[in-house]
Amino acid sequence: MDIEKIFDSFSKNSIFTNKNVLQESYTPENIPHREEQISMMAKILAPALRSEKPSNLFIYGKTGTGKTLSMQYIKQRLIERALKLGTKLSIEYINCKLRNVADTEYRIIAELARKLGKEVPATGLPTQEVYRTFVDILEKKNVMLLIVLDEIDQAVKKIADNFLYNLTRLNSEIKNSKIVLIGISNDLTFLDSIDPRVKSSLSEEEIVFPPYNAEQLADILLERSKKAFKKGVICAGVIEKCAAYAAREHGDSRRALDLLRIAAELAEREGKKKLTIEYIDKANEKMERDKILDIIETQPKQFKLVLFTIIELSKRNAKIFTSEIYDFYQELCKQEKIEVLTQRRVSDIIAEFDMLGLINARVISKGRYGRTREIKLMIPKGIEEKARKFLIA
DNA sequence: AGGTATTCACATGAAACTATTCTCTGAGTTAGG
DNA sequence: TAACTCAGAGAATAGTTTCATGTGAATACCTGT
Repeated sequence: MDIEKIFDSFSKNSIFTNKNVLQESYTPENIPHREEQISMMAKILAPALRSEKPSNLFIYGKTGTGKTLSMQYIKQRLIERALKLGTKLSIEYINCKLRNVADTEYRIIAELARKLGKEVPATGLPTQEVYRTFVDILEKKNVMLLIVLDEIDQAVKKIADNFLYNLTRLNSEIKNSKIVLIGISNDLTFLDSIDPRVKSSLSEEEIVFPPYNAEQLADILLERSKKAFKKGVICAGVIEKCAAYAAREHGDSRRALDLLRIAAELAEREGKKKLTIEYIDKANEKMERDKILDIIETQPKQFKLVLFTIIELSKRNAKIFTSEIYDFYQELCKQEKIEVLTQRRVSDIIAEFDMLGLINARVISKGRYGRTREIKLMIPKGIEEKARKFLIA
């Protein structure tokens, strides 16, 4: 076994020329089928280049419809132009979903302050204090600040919407700088659920990103694959199949790209020189499997216990109820000498599994015999055993 | 038979609590002048 | 006297518990035939 040989044959056989092109982090220089949205954004934000405050902007569309990518693209271009013109413009991108980074009011403001060059401790200070430092910086900097809040719905769900209100109100407290909010959300109903006052100020302008259809996805894939693969690697129909798969899942381009990349990785690992259609199916399965196992593996201990319970009980019955789970779970805890959580909490845990798609739960009424959740396990049979092992470990 | 009132067994919501991590402040301590 | 140490107060946060309220439909209970 000669390591060098492995490396040699690896670089010789590679079917990729540049795999990064298929990765999520890659920013292509043109974004197909989003011309309309991008020029809209440009029109709305252009006043910033003349130091006039643009309207706040709200962008929404499902996952993988190019929202974030388009935003990054515009950001890039705006900054380039601002540099040329000598306008003081700063665009900060914040992903509100990142746990332990920007998922609370305190952390978002702290993160902003940090990006503007002022370290803020992660904890210990009153939130108001952090607001003050943030405002101070802005007063000193005299800058037009565009704040991009990605996955803003997540933040509001967790924090309550007066946070957005605070943010929009900051403008009246600051003399030297201007703040523009750009919210990105993939929950289409998000706007309906927030305070009307906030709503009207946040969404002065709105842009919708519709899902891609299969044709458009194919275009995207084709364009990227030209750069990602060696010539002639891709067999006929591969791109189309990828696009079709992803289009079925509400036109998610990220998924389409992942699918293509993983399929190619599988083919490469098997020493193939061509990417044939079968690999798409394999990749699809693999992604599904990996996703589930990954979720399971990273669950906290109590969650694992509950999930284990569900798997065990599902062997007997296809459909199970909350009470059964709680009984079994209690026993399990006693056996393992682990503290027992309340039913209330377990109920929430079950709801979270539902969100993650590991189970399918719906509330039913059994009439005189109360109301409960009817729960079905959604983990494919094939990996059930594997999942169990993760849980026990 | 048909209609309505009950009732169950949880769901769902809100608030309060706990433990942990971290800052800030000021009192007490130390070492050097 | 300036620098240092260290305990205590106060915050933010995640993960819970406690308390309170909500709820869909199978049954129990009427009511009048």
